[in-house]
Amino acid sequence: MTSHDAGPDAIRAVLSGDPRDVAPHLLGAVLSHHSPEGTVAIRVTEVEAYLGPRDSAQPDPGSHTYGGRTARNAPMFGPAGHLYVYFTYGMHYCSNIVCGPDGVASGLLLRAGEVVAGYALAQSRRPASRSRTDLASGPARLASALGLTTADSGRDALAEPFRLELPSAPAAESAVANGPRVGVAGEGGSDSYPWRYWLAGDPTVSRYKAARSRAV
DNA sequence: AACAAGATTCTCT
DNA sequence: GAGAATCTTGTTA
Repeated sequence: MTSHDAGPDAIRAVLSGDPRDVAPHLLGAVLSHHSPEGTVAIRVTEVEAYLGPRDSAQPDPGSHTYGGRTARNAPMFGPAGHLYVYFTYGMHYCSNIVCGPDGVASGLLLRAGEVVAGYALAQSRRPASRSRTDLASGPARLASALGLTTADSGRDALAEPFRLELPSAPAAESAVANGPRVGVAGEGGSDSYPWRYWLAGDPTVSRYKAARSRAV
């Protein structure tokens, strides 16, 4: 079976698992967004897993869902394959692919990728980008390159105007590196969850930056 | 009703 | 390597 032939149902079934298991299936996947301006497609090279609320089977202090369901994070509780997009720092959008069965909050933050189609459009959306590898080498950069905003939160990534193609086989274990999640406070030092996954050696992977402990 | 912090990026040193 | 820009969200009063 090839990813080209895998329909939405098959893809959604894969995404309905634990995000830590889904990660190797999403690394190398291509997410496309079709808009009036054109189409941009990004090959995912880095993700981070986020789990559920304090009182769930998989509590995750670093997740937006830790405090329970809210209007903002509601998509994370929904069916797999939908987008959860949030606005942060007053200027950036970040996007997740929702994972797990309907009703269970979990997802994978799209942290970085390689633009594989719509390069000119992506560049126009990110004028500050100086190189092709910088276009989507960060969660907010990736969302910007794809043209995602909170208006897209909750939408199905497996239906128009989106498209998601998984690799024909999950990334080999030897090709996937993992480490602590980026910018997540409250899971300091040795307690950090190594739930950031990336394709080892890929030039588009974001540069690691430790969480800022506290403003001076 | 008001406040502190944030799953970041960019620019300058 | 450090600081600014900017505003939504969730928490506290």
